[in-house]
Amino acid sequence: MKLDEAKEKFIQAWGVLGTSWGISRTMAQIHALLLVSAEPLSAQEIIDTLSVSQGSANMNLRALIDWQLVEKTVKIGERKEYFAAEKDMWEITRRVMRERRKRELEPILKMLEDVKNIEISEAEKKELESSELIAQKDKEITEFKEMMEQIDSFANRAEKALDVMIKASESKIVERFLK
Amino acid sequence: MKLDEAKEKFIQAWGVLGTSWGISRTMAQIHALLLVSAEPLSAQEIIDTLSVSQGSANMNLRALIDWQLVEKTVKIGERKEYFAAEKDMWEITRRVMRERRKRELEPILKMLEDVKNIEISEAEKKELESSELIAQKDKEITEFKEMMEQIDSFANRAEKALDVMIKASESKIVERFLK
DNA sequence: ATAGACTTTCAAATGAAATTGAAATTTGAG
DNA sequence: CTCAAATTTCAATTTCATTTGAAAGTCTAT
Repeated sequence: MKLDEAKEKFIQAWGVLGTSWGISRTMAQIHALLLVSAEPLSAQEIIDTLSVSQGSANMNLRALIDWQLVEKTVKIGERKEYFAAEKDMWEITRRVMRERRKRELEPILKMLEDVKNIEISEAEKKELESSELIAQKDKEITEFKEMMEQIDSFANRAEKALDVMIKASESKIVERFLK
Repeated sequence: MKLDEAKEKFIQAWGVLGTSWGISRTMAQIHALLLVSAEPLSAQEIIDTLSVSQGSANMNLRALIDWQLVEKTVKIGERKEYFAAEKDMWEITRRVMRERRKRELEPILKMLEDVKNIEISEAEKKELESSELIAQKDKEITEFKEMMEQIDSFANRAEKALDVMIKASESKIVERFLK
């Protein structure tokens, strides 16, 4: 296999993978292209290599910068901006983990807080009429709350565990151990 | 907040979350509905509650069963099938982890194997003409291979780590510790 | 100050993936 | 065995996130 073929293949594969990681195809492809480029690339080079529009290149580059997976650099005496990917897989993973925690775990926790405030109103009790039905409803509510409690406790533990993992992998000692 | 409101809210939220986890909205909503149902539900009940079509209910239920997040049950003397969700968050997480490892990690490893077989052919060397250019290309190839090597090593470690986590969380001792 | 190179924005187009619904098939109770 | 209920299939449709491209906005070298 030739180098360019291999790069092409890698970019395509990374693009497909990205989609199952909540990263759009183009965003992942741009990231892949920058990963296998020795030098930072200009927006135009990315546009030409991947055949995407200016708009898409711009949007996705900004998203990558937002995720801290890509950095803008400048060459002195040039107006053009160049883009380079973070190339350390541990660093990449930490940043993806951080970003996803922020986007996914935090909304769960927020929603659970809301949803745990349930009760039977007096009006409802009247509607149910029999104390047997009220007891039944109470049981349902308890079960629902237990489920929410379980998820909440789980999400909180996951959040803490992620924190520990991120912090640990940042430590020089652990890093040496892992690599 | 009333119970039904809370359930509704939970189902909606779980549906949104699902999409950022590579699970379709409806699939996640069905899963959520089953999570907060005390009793197994029939396909028809799911169709009515979530206002989805038979086809979609069927497809998504089968996907959930495939992920081992939902089980079919039968009531004796009834033709109808009933569906119940696995309700233990640890078990749910393990099954999602297994499924995603299979779908995401394994393809990376496969792709990397392919892509690591690069070389300069004699024909290419002739084209490049100067030995300086050949050396340059060699350097590029080495860098590319190093990047692939890094990802490969990382993915393999991740696979092993996942294995350990899944197996560990299955152990009764660790489970007691975590819960 | 301004020309032109580069970047950003956003409404509309696109396309991949999910959903629908009607028809075909399967199932098990009577 | 029969047949209606339940399930599955799949082509057509819809949905929704992403991409496009043209226009507007910025910047800096001269």
